[in-house]
Amino acid sequence: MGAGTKDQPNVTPRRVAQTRSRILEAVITSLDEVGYSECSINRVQQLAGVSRGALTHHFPSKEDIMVQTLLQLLAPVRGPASPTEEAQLLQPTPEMGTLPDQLQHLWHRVINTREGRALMEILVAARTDPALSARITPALWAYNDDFNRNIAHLYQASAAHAKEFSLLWSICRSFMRGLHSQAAYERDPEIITKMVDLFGRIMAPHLSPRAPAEGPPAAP
Amino acid sequence: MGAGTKDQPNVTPRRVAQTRSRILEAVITSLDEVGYSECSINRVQQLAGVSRGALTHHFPSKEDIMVQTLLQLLAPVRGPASPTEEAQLLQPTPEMGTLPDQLQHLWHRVINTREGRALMEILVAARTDPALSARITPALWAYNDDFNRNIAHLYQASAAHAKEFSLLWSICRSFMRGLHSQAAYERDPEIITKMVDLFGRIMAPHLSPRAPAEGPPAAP
DNA sequence: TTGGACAGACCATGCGTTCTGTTTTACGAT
DNA sequence: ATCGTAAAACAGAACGCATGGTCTGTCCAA
Repeated sequence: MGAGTKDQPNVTPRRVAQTRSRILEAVITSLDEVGYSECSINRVQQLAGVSRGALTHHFPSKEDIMVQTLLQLLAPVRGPASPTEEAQLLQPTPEMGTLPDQLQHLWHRVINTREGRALMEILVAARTDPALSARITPALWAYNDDFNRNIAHLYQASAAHAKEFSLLWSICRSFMRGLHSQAAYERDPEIITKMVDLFGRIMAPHLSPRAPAEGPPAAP
Repeated sequence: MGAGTKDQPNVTPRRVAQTRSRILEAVITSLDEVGYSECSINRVQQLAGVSRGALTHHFPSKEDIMVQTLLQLLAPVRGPASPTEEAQLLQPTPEMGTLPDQLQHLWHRVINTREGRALMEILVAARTDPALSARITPALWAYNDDFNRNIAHLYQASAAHAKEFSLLWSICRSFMRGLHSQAAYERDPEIITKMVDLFGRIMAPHLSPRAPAEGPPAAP
């Protein structure tokens, strides 16, 4: 497993990052599978396979755990810090497809995933937790700004709603978020897909994809 | 069931109903203000001003509390059992107004209320609680059916989406649900109102109000 | 006298936090 | 190169406390 034969200056940072990552992954899995109220420190520790000391060393309080988890969940969509993952999420497939296709992609690959559901658990929990809310609000604002800026490279509003572009995408995201609590109780899972499709067709006239000029988002 | 002629034979049933109501109200308030994970039995008991014995007598387990609270929250929108409250919720004001107005009404008076937020807390919590989920799913299905049936008296889909009427309203409800987790973190609260308005204007061409013929919903 | 409505004490369990150790790494002085 | 030492990384026990559930007891109407 030894990485560098000559120098391994990052063997410890790597190990540290791995421990942190294992913990955060366990938090995400727990949030998704048992929800916020059952996402206890004991459960996370056991699932991550780390000791209590390691956990409290990296995250002194439960609030820290949730804040850092949220930051990790928000990171892929944020700025071009990690172009690889961003490409998977917002930079759509080579053929961009219509808006309904794009929304289906967003729902199945981004929103309705372990990470997406975990994010929702934190958002809902933070609504009634002032301390947590205060700590995550700046990150959420920055996330919104980044999302709007990135998505503006790919879509544009119709002439009728020129100045309401970000509002249109906020509506899309709200719809997707609400789908979370709907999907769990729908008789026929196919209905969710149909809802996304119909919603996409309704929104399509107001939100058209940009001509695929060469990409300014990738370069810098 | 009429009141007693002389004495008060229903003084006890009234007292019982009052105790139950005080408990459920306390649950709703707690869910709204501190969320599901902090909605403990002790808190509810203290807020309702009842003893522990009374609480466990009416609701043997915490799961029972949540199930009964959900049923209470769903009751007003369901069948014509209580036409008074239904009138406030779905039977819009004498002048029905446009769809954006109707959605604003729904958001401000139904969804974004103590009861609406409490309902969301239960829905989110039940997603990861199989026992709770199993007990509330039938009620949620019936609620959906009742809602669709009642709203069909007031609106109709455009010709293009004739058979997708209930799907259209499901989209509306999903959007509203998602607004919950958006409203808590929006910089400018006015944006929520703008989102509802724009969404209403986008949906309006596909969901037109029916001509106000005399009402079949009132008479059974 | 019975059973429903309520009152309040009691209990085992799991919670989040804090604390004291032990191992590993980093790094400047030698 | 080697050593010494401080800090980081990790391990695990212990603590105080709130939780949900249970259990016995009291009141009152039927």
